[in-house]
Amino acid sequence: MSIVRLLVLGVLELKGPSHGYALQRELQAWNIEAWTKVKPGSIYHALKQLTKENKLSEVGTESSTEGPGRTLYQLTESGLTEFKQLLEQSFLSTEQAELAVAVALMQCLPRSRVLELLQAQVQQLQAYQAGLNQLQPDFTERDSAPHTPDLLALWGSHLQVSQNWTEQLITRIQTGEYCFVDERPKTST
Amino acid sequence: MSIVRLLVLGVLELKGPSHGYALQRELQAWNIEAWTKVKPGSIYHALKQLTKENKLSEVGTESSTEGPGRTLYQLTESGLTEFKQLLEQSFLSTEQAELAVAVALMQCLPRSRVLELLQAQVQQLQAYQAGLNQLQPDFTERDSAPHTPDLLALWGSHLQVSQNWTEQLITRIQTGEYCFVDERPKTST
DNA sequence: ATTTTAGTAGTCAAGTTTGAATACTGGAGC
DNA sequence: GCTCCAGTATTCAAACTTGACTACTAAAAT
Repeated sequence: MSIVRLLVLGVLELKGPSHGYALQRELQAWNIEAWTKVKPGSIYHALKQLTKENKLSEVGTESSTEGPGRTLYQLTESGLTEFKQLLEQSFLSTEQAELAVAVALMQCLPRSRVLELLQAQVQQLQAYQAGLNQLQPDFTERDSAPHTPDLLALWGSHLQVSQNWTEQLITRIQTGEYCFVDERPKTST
Repeated sequence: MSIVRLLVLGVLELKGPSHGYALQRELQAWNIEAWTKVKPGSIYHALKQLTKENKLSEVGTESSTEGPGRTLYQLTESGLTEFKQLLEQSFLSTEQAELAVAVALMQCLPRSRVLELLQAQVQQLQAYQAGLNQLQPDFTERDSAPHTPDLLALWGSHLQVSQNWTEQLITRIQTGEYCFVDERPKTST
């Protein structure tokens, strides 16, 4: 499940029709390179591929005042469905980067759904850590596999960090912080 | 820099000539899936690619008593050079998985070199964290980028965990734990 | 006796990532 | 006026990953 796919769909959902370079800029502004690498080529590939699958449609090739012409893309109906699916999946991913991206885009789901997904993620993290602890005894001899107890300890610490952070995030969401898609449907007047 | 390349070269260095499936089994025994995913296809691709680059050579197709025939591969001179280079690089990588693999294979370098590389890694981690802290002020408003302060905090914690673990590893190496390639050159009698 | 299942060993097409290259514009320096 | 540089916007080949599939053997289940 390519993380770039999710990011491209997510930015298009948040920002509306955009071209490849605009997506790059936006993701740079999010400081995305801190937790995952996103090269220009991957973005353009995702745009082409998603278009081929009718998840996106081209909206003309506007020529701006500066630089060469650029192609705008926008989400289609099925693209929006795909986005929601990928986003839900990412909340349950065991990969740090995917969870981070899911949280970055969480405003696209209703508050209650995000809470459910994050709670499920915490449970997964706990199960995963329990699994690691079960594994430790098998590796107490430092023979066959290289340094596995030390590496398992490192991995366990990372999981613990993720769990603590996610639990704190859940608390903040429960106490009304952040803004979600289903809230304030009528902002005017 | 594919992590699979490094793993394939590393296992061949540690275990001598092996076939694809043996590499899979070995990595499974290391519990590699805990911190990175390695699919069979990637291993076979790496074997083919490295052979094309003369980093490996095929050593006949032995047909074992059980199952179909299998192709043995062994490291060449230039493959060993490649391995050492990739290994040194990985010690300095900003990616968790790469650092973990580097440590798993650290016995292939001399103790003093491993210490140098790990100390450099710690300095990098410190610099990286300093960079993150500088970034925080720019994002105190929750407008443009989604939830960046929270995500930066998560990332920072992960970096801190890595740093602590690496520092403890350095201490253990300094106090004589683990065994390295340059030690006990004469083990017999 | 025969079907199922589990383990061994590997291939392949489709999708994805990477790094380098291209092409065009506007402004800074000479 | 001309060259060089930085920013804008994208393409492409080569390498890599993924998931599903093939094929063969041995032992367990029916």
